[in-house]
Amino acid sequence: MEKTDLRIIKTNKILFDALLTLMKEKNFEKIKISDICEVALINRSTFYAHYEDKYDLLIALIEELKNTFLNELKENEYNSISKEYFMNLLKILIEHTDQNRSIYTSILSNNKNGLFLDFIMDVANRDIANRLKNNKDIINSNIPIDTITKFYLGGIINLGLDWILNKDKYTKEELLSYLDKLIPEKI
Amino acid sequence: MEKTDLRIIKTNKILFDALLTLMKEKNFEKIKISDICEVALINRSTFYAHYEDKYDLLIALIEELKNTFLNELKENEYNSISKEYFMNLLKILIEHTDQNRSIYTSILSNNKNGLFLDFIMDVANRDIANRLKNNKDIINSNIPIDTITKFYLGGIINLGLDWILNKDKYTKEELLSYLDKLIPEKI
DNA sequence: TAAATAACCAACAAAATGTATTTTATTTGC
DNA sequence: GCAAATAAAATACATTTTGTTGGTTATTTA
Repeated sequence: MEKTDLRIIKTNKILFDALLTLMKEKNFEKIKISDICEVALINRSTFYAHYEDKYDLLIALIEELKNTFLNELKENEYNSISKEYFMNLLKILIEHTDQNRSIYTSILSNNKNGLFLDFIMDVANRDIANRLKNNKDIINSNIPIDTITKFYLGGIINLGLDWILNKDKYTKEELLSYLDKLIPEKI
Repeated sequence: MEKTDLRIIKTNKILFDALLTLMKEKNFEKIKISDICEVALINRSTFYAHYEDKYDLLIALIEELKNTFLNELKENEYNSISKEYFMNLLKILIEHTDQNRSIYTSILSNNKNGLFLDFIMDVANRDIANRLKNNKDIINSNIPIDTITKFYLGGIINLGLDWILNKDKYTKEELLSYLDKLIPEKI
């Protein structure tokens, strides 16, 4: 893999930063490419050298967040279908979100972007649903595994969103303990 | 309340229809006001007489959907904090969604719009959360009522989304029976 | 049927996008 | 370090889209 030119990395970073800054202020819809360039202090033609439009930039930004998280996950991986494993996974996710709180706040407060929810679902389905397939309690429940996963993930994500957007409502430890109680033992 | 001019009602309706049609085809981001007018067969100046921008139109559209649903709900209302009541509420919601499937498919497939999720949450919080406040089982669980509501609502919505967007995966009766099993008795 | 008013039409200014070309500055690999 | 490569800046421009206005036509209301 060849080394990427420093200038490219740099413009990418400042474009991400600029977009995040602007999303904190206003709805994605209302952000113009020229706004982004103004904040990022780059020429507009440079923007077009990197991305087709602002949507393209947003996708790249979310993709990067996803990779960052997946890497953190890899470092902590261990195999099990127990609830203990499941809760540990959630702990890592919550920790990651907390560390990057300002970023996630920007993205979510602005429009609860569907793309972002897709990202979480994607991660979750890859790392959780697959394991549940081997869980006998779940197989015997007569409800499709996929359906069970979607149900509990929906709940988890919805609580997570609430926690991120309402900073001081409860701590991450509290969030985790609530989830522990709400998620059934058999998962 | 004075009667609204027929022409106003008409333009509103064709604007809603046009937006829904376009959202079926492409992302909201990419839709231009001139596109909407072209499909709706109205002059662009007429659009501006009604709405500030396309976002404004979307908000009005969702607001109308919400009112439609709330009216249907009113007709079926009865008071109780039992799970039976809760399931009946869900049944009405699912029925409503099924009747207006093409509309909801348009809105959701295009970008899982945050505004729309807000609408469901709004409805739910008004009609469900308030009742849960009187439920002793929940009060004794040591988890904030708000948190419990958010958790189960998240699950319900997430399954609902899946059901709407994957038309033939399962019937509404199946959806309802799955939910019945997944939602605990104490709610 | 007359008065009110919504929608149409046409024209235009301003904003924003998207592209192409040349010049300047930085990075890379030797 | 230095030369070659290349990214970013600067500039200019055509095009698209937006947003507004004033006059005309058609529909609705009462």
